[in-house]
Amino acid sequence: MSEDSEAEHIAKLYGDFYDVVRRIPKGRVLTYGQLAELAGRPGAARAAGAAMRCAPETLGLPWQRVIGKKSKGQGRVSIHDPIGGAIQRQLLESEGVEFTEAGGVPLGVFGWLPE
DNA sequence: CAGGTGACTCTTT
DNA sequence: GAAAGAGCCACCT
Repeated sequence: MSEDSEAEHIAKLYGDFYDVVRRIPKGRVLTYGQLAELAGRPGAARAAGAAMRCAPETLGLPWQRVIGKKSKGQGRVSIHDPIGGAIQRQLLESEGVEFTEAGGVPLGVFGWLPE
């Protein structure tokens, strides 16, 4: 059967993005722009967002480690859905990621810089 | 091929 | 700091 046919289709389209997300260490975060760049698609931050949005949970992807860039090396949960956003924040806090009072994440501390 | 959409990002008001 | 505009890429119809 092919109940995962759709998931396979998506994994095929955004495989490059998912491969990078898998390498994000626990307690670290990455911006969509950085994800796109590391995935070999510089400037495709929007596509990276689409990849996270369609990411099948069956892949066990740490999508919560991908956030949006706010300003001055600060990240911020960019999920439109308030429920999903709260879940992402909770997941990140569980990994040791701290949020500022303004709801931002200091990328200089929790941002992942691949060698 | 053209138009619409989006978990983006930057600049300007 | 919020809101609006513009630029960007990838996917779908």
